[in-house]
Amino acid sequence: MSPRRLNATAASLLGFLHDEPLTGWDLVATAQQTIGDFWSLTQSQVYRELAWMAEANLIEARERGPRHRQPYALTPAGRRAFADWTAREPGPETIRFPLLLTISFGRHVAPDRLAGFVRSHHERHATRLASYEAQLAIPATVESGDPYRRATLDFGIRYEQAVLDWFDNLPVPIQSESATDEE
Amino acid sequence: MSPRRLNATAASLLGFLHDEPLTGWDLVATAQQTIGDFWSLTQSQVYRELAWMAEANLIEARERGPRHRQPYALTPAGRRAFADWTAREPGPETIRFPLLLTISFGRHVAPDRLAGFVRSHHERHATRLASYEAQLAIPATVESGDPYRRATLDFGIRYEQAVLDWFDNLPVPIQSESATDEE
DNA sequence: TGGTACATGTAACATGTTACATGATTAG
DNA sequence: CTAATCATGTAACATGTTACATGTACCA
Repeated sequence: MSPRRLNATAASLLGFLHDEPLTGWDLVATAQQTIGDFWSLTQSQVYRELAWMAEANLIEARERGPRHRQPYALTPAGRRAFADWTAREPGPETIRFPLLLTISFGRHVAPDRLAGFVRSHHERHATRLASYEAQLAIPATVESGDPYRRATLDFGIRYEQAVLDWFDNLPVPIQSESATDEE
Repeated sequence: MSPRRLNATAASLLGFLHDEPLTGWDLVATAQQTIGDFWSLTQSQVYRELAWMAEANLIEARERGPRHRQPYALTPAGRRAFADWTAREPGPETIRFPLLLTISFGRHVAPDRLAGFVRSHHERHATRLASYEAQLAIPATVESGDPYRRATLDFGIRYEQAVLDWFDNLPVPIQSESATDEE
């Protein structure tokens, strides 16, 4: 069951365990907060990876805490596995953007419906951008916080800005609700 | 085996079949060219979806051609299923960006290694941007081609530009010490 | 006639998603 | 006491990835 290579999700969990032992629950929360915007993961996956990493001796279960909490600590082997992972060339990113798919087949979509989709996505991205900028406005995040966090946040801001600019420059048939003929 | 809902990948295949019957092989090529940059799919997935859609009567196998080619044609049910899909709100996009993960854990990564990763990604994105711009330079793509294709291409350009700008403004510990020279 | 590109398909497995079952603790 | 939240875990299934087996036709 063990002969599998460390994947990026598992590696991230090991990364978080460098600071202190954490439970699955904590790891889900931490991961979603810090890397969730460019590396989503679910609770289910986390427990699955933890089980596997424990079996592979990359992490070690500690004493259960209050609410049956199960903390895991990094082992020397886990530390090594993480270091090996950091040395691997990170692969290319993948984007899966359903709205672009719908736009691709735009000639088969009712114009006002398409415009509606664009509007709701616009709103979502504007909200996200605002939240990133708010985080950047907290001095602690920027000054004392590590520059790496700042860098990923900066990526998020540039990305959201690019998406919003794109929305705002979409041609009228896609963007606004000038209803015309249908297919 | 059939009670499953049409997913975005299958829906896209139906979309391509609106123009003419196509084989799995053709669909892979077409899809990778037109939507591959924001909706990747593999040959294996395509054949799997085709088999399922044929069983669900959304498509219909035609006579085999020369090299055992198996064309599929859209059925009325397939056309309806596709139309239903276009009416569904497209979900949020997901980005999975391994380099951001590595940067997140940057304090555990040797600086020159990190800078190397950034450099190779920079190159990859510069190449991609150039290819998008070349496509935009072909008048046929822009003038007579549909505006939807142009819109997705425009997204690609803005995205790549944002990524490159981000790279170029990364702080020194992450980016290479030397410079932000560029082509 | 032999290599290469075309073409279909399957197998095996990894990863991602959704839903649920169960129990512990806290707050009101 | 009861509802909400915390916490762990599993089950079932959908989707994505990689590798392979098989055969066809073209072209040098």
